[in-house]
Amino acid sequence: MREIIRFAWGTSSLGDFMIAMSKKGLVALEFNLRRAATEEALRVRFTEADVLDSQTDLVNIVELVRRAIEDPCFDPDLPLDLRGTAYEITVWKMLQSIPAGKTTNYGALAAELGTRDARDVTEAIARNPIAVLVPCHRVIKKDGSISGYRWGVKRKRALLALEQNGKDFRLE
DNA sequence: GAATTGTCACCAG
DNA sequence: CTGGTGACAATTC
Repeated sequence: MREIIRFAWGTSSLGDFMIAMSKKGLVALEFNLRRAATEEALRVRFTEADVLDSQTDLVNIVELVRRAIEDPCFDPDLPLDLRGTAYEITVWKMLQSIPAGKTTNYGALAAELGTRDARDVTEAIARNPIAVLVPCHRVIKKDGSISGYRWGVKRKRALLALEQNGKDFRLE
């Protein structure tokens, strides 16, 4: 029985994005300018599945995701269908527990995992298929600089600025 | 900023 | 087991 993957496009202040869902939950959230290439990547990633354009079926999800991108405090509460090695999934779950407006660094995450090398953490984060909802943008280097981001360093800066100028966090 | 080097857990084969 | 591989980190210019 072939699996069904449905996808749809949305727009945000950070650019167009594509979401993809399996039966279980979100499998991808990608920013990309070139839609054809992104859709192709999805088909390659799920060669065993039927990949369908379901723009109309997913409008509600698209809207939830769009709000989550625009407003870091908004929790779309969507199920995520994480696919990866056990290690990657562990890392992604840790990322999700980072509060909005806060940042950490690769070394700290590594320490929490009980490993010594920051780079394995980095690699797992880099494989994160779901932008923003798995907040890989909240992880920066130890000296505070931004090194890389799968969807562009510019986008990472924008996200961080958005969260840190954050509307409703005052306190302190 | 950019280049340079040490280092090591992870994963695929 | 072996080897390639880094969205690192610390150092240097």
